[in-house]
Amino acid sequence: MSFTYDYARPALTTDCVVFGLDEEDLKVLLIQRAIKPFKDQWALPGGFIQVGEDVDDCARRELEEETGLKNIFLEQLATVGTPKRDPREHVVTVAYYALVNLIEHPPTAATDAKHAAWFALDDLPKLAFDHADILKLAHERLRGKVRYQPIGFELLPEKFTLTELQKLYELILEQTFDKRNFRKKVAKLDILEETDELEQDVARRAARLYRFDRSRYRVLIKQGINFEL
Amino acid sequence: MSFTYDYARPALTTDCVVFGLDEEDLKVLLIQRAIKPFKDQWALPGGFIQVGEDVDDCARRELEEETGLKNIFLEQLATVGTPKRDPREHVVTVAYYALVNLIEHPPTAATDAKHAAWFALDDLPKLAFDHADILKLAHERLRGKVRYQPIGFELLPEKFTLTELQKLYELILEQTFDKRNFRKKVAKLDILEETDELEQDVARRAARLYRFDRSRYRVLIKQGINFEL
DNA sequence: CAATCAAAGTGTTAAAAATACACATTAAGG
DNA sequence: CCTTAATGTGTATTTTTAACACTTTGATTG
Repeated sequence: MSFTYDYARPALTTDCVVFGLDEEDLKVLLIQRAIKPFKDQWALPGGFIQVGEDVDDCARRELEEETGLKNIFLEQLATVGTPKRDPREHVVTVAYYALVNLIEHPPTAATDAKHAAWFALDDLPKLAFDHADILKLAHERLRGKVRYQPIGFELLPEKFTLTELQKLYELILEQTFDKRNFRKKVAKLDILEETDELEQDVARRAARLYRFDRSRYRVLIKQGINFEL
Repeated sequence: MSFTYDYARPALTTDCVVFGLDEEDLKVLLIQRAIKPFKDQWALPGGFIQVGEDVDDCARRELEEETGLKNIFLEQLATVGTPKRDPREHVVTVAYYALVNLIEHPPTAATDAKHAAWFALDDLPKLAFDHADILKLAHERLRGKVRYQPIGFELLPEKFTLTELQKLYELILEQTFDKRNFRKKVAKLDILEETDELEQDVARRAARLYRFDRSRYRVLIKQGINFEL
């Protein structure tokens, strides 16, 4: 079966930069390509958009097919359509970025049909196509956005300590914060709910666990109060 | 002549939300559609991407073809690919927004082959397709971005008064500023060059004209100083 | 079970930035 | 020369940000 049009059309794909966080690093989920071009090279998960499929849905579908991840934070990044970016033909890709917490999505769980693995941002393999550019763009977007939208919580488990939260910001923004000032700021935002639970299995004083209060955040946004860290 | 592919492909277009500013309003440039669907309705300028053409280039080309505008500030906004947004078939559009100064691009100059006209944002006609949604998205992006990137200057002529600059921010952000505080802030940014010229033909004390110093801005950005108004 | 270790948790002071606020000056027009 | 309309300018107060160090807690070890 084939499809015929009056005018030539570029092919359309989605690609997704999935960020995850572990103790030391910000990481990206890559898959090893099973087919040409760039066979066996590492690449962003993604694939062709189907006719009748919403672009966002395509990104989610491809992500699940290739990495097993679903129901995660996903946001459009940019559309790249440089004619020569794919050696086969003109392929326009809609790039997304996603945030997951590595604890609930460990490296092994993702290694499904295709070979998938997490890489630290400062230790990346050579990437297929222009995926290195897209990844860089995604990293810049993450850095920019994390300051004024509470997307960082997507990288943490549901309950987390304030120290974990601080480390997250320090990793993404590549700067350190004063512990007391950081906590004061976070407290003033008034979007964290203090649980009555403590960290488990740590060989020192256990820290209190907090939870991001989504509904509280929505209320504050409606009131015109804007999140900024 | 026709083109055949193994898999069905959505069509790909670009659309552009062009903002302009006059004394009282923020305005948008629309064109009246000459063909079906939505014949005679107002719509965003835009059109189909050609194979081998960069997506950004397509937006610029269509904009010039339909409105005569060229060499203007243009930035990608988002890609919209809801299957039913075009009644003919699945059309994915890459939306852009552009900023021009209305003084140098008056309403009449744009009325080329197709019918084009500027509309105040609070007095829009019914728009074709989902263009009203795209326009709203562009307006939000403009509001968000104008605070921390000096894109507002794109809406002004090369030389402008501080009062004009203040009015611009007040119109876009829909709030008022104190004249003295506004000027203090602008002065501290240190990205305006004071010219030795004054406003012409005003029936009152003429205000001094300023110019946005692009190279100075680039230097400051490189030094990590970030613009914020 | 006392000592050690590692990180949790907590306030104050000084500096900088944001805000509130009003009047004299200038130039054109009648 | 008087009126009009908008330009241009400074200070005091409040709020926000930044700098800075020690006690508490609880598990581990000898």
